[in-house]
Amino acid sequence: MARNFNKRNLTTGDIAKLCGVNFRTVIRWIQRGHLKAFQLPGRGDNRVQVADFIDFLNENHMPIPEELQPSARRVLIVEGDTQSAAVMETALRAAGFETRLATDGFSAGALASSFDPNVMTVDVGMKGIDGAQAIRLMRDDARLGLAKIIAVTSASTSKKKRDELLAAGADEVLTRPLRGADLVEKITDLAG
Amino acid sequence: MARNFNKRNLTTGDIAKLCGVNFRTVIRWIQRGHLKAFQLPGRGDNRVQVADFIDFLNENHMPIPEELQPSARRVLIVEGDTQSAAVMETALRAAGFETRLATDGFSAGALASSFDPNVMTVDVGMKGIDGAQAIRLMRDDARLGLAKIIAVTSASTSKKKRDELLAAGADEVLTRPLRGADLVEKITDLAG
DNA sequence: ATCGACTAGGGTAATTTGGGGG
DNA sequence: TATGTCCAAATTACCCTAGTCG
Repeated sequence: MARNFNKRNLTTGDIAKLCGVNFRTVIRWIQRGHLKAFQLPGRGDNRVQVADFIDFLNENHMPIPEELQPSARRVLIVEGDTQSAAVMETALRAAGFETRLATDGFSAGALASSFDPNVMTVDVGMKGIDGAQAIRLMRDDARLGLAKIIAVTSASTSKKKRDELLAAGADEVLTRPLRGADLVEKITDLAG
Repeated sequence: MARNFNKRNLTTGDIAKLCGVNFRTVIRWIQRGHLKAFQLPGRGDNRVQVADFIDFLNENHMPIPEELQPSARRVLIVEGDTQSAAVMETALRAAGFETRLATDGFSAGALASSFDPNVMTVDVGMKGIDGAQAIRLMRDDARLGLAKIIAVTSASTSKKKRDELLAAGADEVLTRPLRGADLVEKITDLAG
């Protein structure tokens, strides 16, 4: 799988790989002023902000490498049970998804905004959170408009309650106990 | 356990995240004298004042992270009581602040991340949210941790509970009923 | 065909950065 | 979490050779 370049800034080596040139060439681009960079104290290692690199690519009509395109495989896990969360994260990461975990409503919102997930799973039994209400909030939040939502319920959840979740905007309702393989399958479907 | 200091000072880990380098590198910058820091008694953990960090960034022509850009006029109001919220918003807007209102934990987190407030007020009695926990989450996030935080409590709140909020990282604890003028004054102070 | 200016890439040594385990 | 230490990988400067273009 392609390497992850979702870092704050890039080294000369990173850019060399991304452009398919020798790292010395990148250093020269910087020295000639073609590529904007800043230097770390000490020896003066070069670092390039991703935005500046994109500018450079555009100015020179160079293609944007795949690795810099945002991944369409980001999953936000909102889950109160640590055990389940670990299982879910492991399974999804093994399947190539990028994941983040939120264990309360506040972090869920913060990550929904900054991580911009393609799929969210929501533990609707989590304390301090009203499942259907949370889903409605996500649906109404413009930032999350396109994310798919999977509600995760306890085994004892009634049919009526499930319909309520679907009505609130969930794309799928899963029941515990969760099996990693099922989860990966559902999410792969939803992520398209 | 709770950290009983505000993010006026940064740890090596904070700076590492802010600069996009390894935390060991930050320790070396300090040891080589590039970055000014002071040491805590005991093991000698490093702490860096925000002002010294800014100096360091300027001296080395490094970019100032978004999170540190000053523009001290955005206030996020996390408030369960609609009446109070209206009063607060009106007063603050009249005083020239830009405001956003969140009435649940999820929206609070989402706005904390996307609105990037300079000051946040938190109704710690709000249902569905653990005030002290939300404050801790803000404080522990290098990206959000520099906002000033005002906890808003009911009149009956005990001294012990208030100390807990301060320990969690609140800069100020206000007690209801709130007066608009007081709020504006406090926030103007904190926003510097 | 040769020259001159410029650019890309290789080799080496010295230094810095990053990762693992205590 | 943060630190000190050890080690491997990455990065730099310097010098060199080869290729391109007018």
